[in-house]
Formats: sequence, structure tokens, C-alpha cells
Amino acid sequence: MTGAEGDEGSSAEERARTITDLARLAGVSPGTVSRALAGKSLVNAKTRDRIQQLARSHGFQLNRLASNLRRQRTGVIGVAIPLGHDRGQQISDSFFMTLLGYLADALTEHGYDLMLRRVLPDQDEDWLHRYIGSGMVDGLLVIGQSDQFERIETVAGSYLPMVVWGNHQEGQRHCVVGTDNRLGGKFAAERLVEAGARNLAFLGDIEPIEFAARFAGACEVAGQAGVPICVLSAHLSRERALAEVTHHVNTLDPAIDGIFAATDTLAVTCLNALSARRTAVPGQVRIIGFDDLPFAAQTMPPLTTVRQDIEAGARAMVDLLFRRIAGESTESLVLPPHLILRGTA
Amino acid sequence: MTGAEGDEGSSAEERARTITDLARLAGVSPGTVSRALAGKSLVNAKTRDRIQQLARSHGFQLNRLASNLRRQRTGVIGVAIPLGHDRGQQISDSFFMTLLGYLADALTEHGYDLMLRRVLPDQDEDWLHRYIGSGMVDGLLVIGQSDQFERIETVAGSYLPMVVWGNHQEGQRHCVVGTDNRLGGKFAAERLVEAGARNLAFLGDIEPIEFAARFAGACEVAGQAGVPICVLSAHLSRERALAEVTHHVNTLDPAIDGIFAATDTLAVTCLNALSARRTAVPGQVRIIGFDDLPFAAQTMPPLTTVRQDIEAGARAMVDLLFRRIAGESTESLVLPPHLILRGTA
DNA sequence: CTGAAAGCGCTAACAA
DNA sequence: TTGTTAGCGCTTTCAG
Repeated sequence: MTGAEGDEGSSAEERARTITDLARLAGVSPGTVSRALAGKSLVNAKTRDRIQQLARSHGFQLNRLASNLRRQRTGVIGVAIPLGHDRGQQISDSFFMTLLGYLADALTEHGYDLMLRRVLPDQDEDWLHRYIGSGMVDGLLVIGQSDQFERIETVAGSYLPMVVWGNHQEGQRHCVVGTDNRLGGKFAAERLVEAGARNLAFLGDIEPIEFAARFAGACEVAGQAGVPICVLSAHLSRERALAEVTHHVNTLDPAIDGIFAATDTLAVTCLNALSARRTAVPGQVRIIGFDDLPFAAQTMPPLTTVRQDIEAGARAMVDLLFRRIAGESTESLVLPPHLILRGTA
Repeated sequence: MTGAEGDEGSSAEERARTITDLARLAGVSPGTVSRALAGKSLVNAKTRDRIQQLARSHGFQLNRLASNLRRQRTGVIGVAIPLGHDRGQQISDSFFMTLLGYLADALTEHGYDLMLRRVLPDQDEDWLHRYIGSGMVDGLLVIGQSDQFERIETVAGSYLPMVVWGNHQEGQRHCVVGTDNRLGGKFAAERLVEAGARNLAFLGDIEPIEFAARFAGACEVAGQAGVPICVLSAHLSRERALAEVTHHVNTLDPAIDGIFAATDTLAVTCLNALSARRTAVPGQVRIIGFDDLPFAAQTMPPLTTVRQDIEAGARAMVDLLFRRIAGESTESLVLPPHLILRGTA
């Protein structure tokens, strides 16, 4: 009854769920089915085709969990976003999402899936070990060191396939890709001074080492120029940032005439707060951001900022990660920042 | 030699990789270790604590792959982005990323991980089955129906835990969350006409059903008002969009005085192209976008647009998904759009 | 070229 | 309360 034409149009009379079901239907052993589906050469071309045809018509799908467990690889890359300093900061934060988008594109091109996890390090000391030990991912991309530099360093000694986005410290062990934040900070301060500012402020949290480096660069330039610089502390979560920036602007020392914001998001928030008070930008106060996110060119006036090449950074992270998965021990990569002159400074 | 103080300060002399290693160290059976680590009540509190302590000191991490395979659940939600119409469209597209950010936040709050996959339906007919059958995810969120409406409908009959972002069609089977696109299109056209436009254009691809609905709504209003409306076709990928929009603007029928763009991204591209040619907005040409992405308020002039409440939509998708995972068969949700009046129309 | 068998690491009956 | 056992579904030796 299994005529030559019988099985062509017929769809899944009997749904094959496991490779063993399929083996029974094909009259072969599970091992052969496995080999056939993997397209291995050690299987007869005819049986291979027959089995693949059968798999299709019975709607068979390989159970990846089982397959992965057996093969000890998953085709999944973990992306962790540690939120150490700023609990309220959401994944939806612009910089993270922009970077994540490029990472997703690059990983997809390599045929890998991406597993996203937001971690709160102080609620879960063991987040890195847990993620690595879970067996669910073949490698790990960490977006931002947050306050986890030491933990990452420790793990890096015994776990190769990990690449981190963040700041590079002299002599560190873990492979990091990121912008030269200190240099970026210098660019920003230099420009503010050049644009006529005589009293600088850094807007942002100086705890995270990326921001600390930006601030340090700015301080160095300010010191050389004999210009004072103060810190206007602000967090990254939308609500807190809005409240804090508004407060800072409303109580701003009138002497302050140049603001270097830790991120474009903060810069724009600040810009809006200043506009609301009819403070002229860049007339009375100059502003420079950091990142050059897509919206930076669209503000009013358009935002002068220090550009990080996020797309190049993402591609580099993925390339380095795959080399590390292959066993190579790669160097870190520090990308140069670029000052983008627009309308705010 | 296993003195009371012996095992406190000592860290992992012997690294325990499997539950069996741990069982040996603890002098109990693997089953007991499993129960202890799961915090089950059917295990002696003392042995439980002892085993957990041991696990910690030996850096033990449960292998999730094995655990998941056995328990037939994963704690992972798949997020698929089908790119049917627009192959070049990257995941990094603003709307997708904004929605994804909110989804990630919501899923994380439920303790779930998110697995992201970009799919090219015409290169992989079976993407939905494959994803579902993989066993790697407990449920599926699909962002955008693209040209896959029928495939999704088919699958929805036999797979409950799936929620789709997109357009609602009368009588459809799959659970969808999305904005009333037709109504949004009507709002846009109404406003353009009210603002004085007498020759409308729809900027965008009218193939995807979301966009088709927006266009249909605009057509209805235009028809009633006796105002003509044409289509300026444009794709979503950054490069193509830029080229196409620039071309349209450079060869724009001078009669056109009102443009309804399918998305904010296209609207901003158009706005920039018009500015470059010194065309007055909204003086000569009025523009309305769709989405109200974060940057829409920051353009120059600020963009009038039709708002989708992406955050509410994301939360709804996640809520509905978990109810479906629990076995409930939920209704679709159509969110109302809101016209946001700003400076371009 | 194919089948049999072992086992990836874990969990959940079922006994004890 | 704990141990024993039988798999989850797949891949890969090792024989044949």
C-alpha cells in the first residue's frame, strides 16, 4: 500500500515527535536517522533522502535540548547586562539597545541565537558562574562592566569564550572591546573650553569605570586649562535621570557654562531642561554628550557629542568571541572616540 | 579530617561539575542532591543546608540543559522577528528594538530569559515549526506578522503559547497585540487635511498588513474628503530607505503637500531630505509619522505622529503569553492609537 | 553502510 | 527522609 505516489501528497498521518518515531516509520535504527538528518556522508544517499522526506512529511523537528546536551554545544550566545550601579536602569536604555541590535545582527549572520539576560549583581553574587555553568550558552558577551570588574577578572582566568564591552584597564585579564573613554573625555573638555566655557560640570554618575574614565579625561584637560570642573550626579534610569537633571538645572550655579554629559541620553534630558528654562544653548551653556546615538543629530539644536562606533564595536566583539570559542586567546580592542561637532558646543 | 571548621574557609579543592560529583562528596545519592538544590521540603533541613553549602564551596552549577530536558520546560521565551518583506531590514531597526527592550524588561521580571532570533521566512519555510519544535523555548513572541500571516494562523491552531505583535484581522485565530492601524491611518489623514493638505502621499511599503491597514485608513479619509492620495514606496532598511526617500523627495510632485509616513524612521528621513532641499515643513509640506519613538519629540521641527503605546503593548504581550502558557486561551488586544500633535503637521 | 548500546546530566516515580 | 531506577531525546563510538 505504500505506493510510489502514496507518500507524496500525504501529510503527517502520524506525527513523528522523536527520532525514534521516525526510525520506526522508516524501518531503520535511531542512529541512522540521526546521521541522515545531520546530512552525514556515512549514510546511504537514498536512505538519507528517504528519511529527510519522511521527516518533512511528518512535521518532525529535532529536539535541540537533547541534541545540545549530547553534543555539549548549543549554538546560543549569552548576552548579559549587569545593572550594578543603577538598579532602575532598564534594558531598554538606548545605548544598550543600540549595541544589542548590532550584536544580534552579527550573531544571526553566524547562525547563532542570542540569549539575553539582565542581571542584578548585588541580588545574585554568582551571576557569571551561573550563566557560564548553565551549559545553555557557548559563549558570553557582557555589556558593560558596571561594578563587576573584579568578578569578571576572576572568571576570565578560567573561562575563555567571553568578551566584555567596557573600559580597558592597564594589565587586565579579560578581553574587552570599548572606546577610549579617557580620551573621549579629553576631547569633550577640550571642545568645551575651546568653545569658551570657563566653568565645567560633568553630568552623570562617576562610579562606573567607563564614566570615571570619561570624567578623569575631562579633569586632566580642565586642570591643564586652569578651569574648574564639578560633578552633577545623575543616574541612568529614565525617571531618576529626569528628576535629578531637572533639579540640577533648576539650581545650577550661574557660573557653569559648559556641561559634559556622561551619555547622550543625559545630555538630551539636560538640553530639554535648559530649554524649558529658556537658557540659551550654546549661548549661555555649552553641552557635549557621549555615544552619538541615532537621535543625537535630531535634537534642537543638534547635539555635539563624542562618538563611539557602536557598530564596529559590536562586530569586533562577535569576531573576538568566535575566535575565543575556537580556542584562541585574543587581545582587547580599544576603539578611538571621535568628536562630532554639532550645535550645542 | 572533616573537622567542623575544615570546610568553612576552604574553597573548592575539588571542583564539582555534576550532581553526582556533589553526591559523592556529600556521601548521599544524586537524587537527594537534586532535591536539596531545588529546595524541596521532602529533604532533611540539615542535609539540605549541608549540600547547598557544599555546592557553593565547590562552585557547582546545575546544568540547565539536562535539567530542562528532563523537566520539559526551559524558562526561556523565544522572540522571533520575521523579515519577510524586507530582507535588509536589520534587527537594530528602532521600532523593533524599542519593543524588544520593553519585552526584555517584562520577561526578566517574570524570571524568564529571552532568546532572540531573526528569521528570513523565504529562506526557511519552516521557521515557526522549527522554533516551536526545538524544545528550547516555553513560548514564543513574534514581532510583526510580515508576510507570514497565514503560516502563523496555521500554527496557532495547534500551539497555544504564542503571542504576536501585529495587526488584527476579523476572525483570525492567533492571539495578536497591536495598535489599531487603520484608525491610526485615519487620524493621520484627518490631521493632514485639517492642516490644509490637498494632495496626500503615503510614504512606505504597503505590502506588510500593518502598513496596508494604515494606508487603508488614510485612503478612507482621503476619499471622504475628496483629496487624492498616492504611494511613495520605500523599504525599511536604512540604506534603501535613505536612497528611496531621497529619490522621492527630489522628484516630488510639487502638488503633494501632505505626507503620511508608515513609520517615524521614514518620516525623519523624509524630513531631513526635505530640509536639505529647503522645503518648508510644515509650510509647504506637512508630515506625519507613526510610532512616536523616543526621537520623534527631538526632531526639528518636532514630529507630529501617531503614537503606539509600545510599552503597554509589550506588557500585554507578556501577560497574555504567560496566561497561554498556563493553558488559558486568551483574546487578542487592539490598542488605540493617539495623534500626537507637534510641529510637522 | 547500518545497528546496538552507552551515556550527556538531571529529575521524579517508586521503593525502602 | 533517602536511595534506586528509569528515562528526557539525542549522538556517537564500536561492532558488524
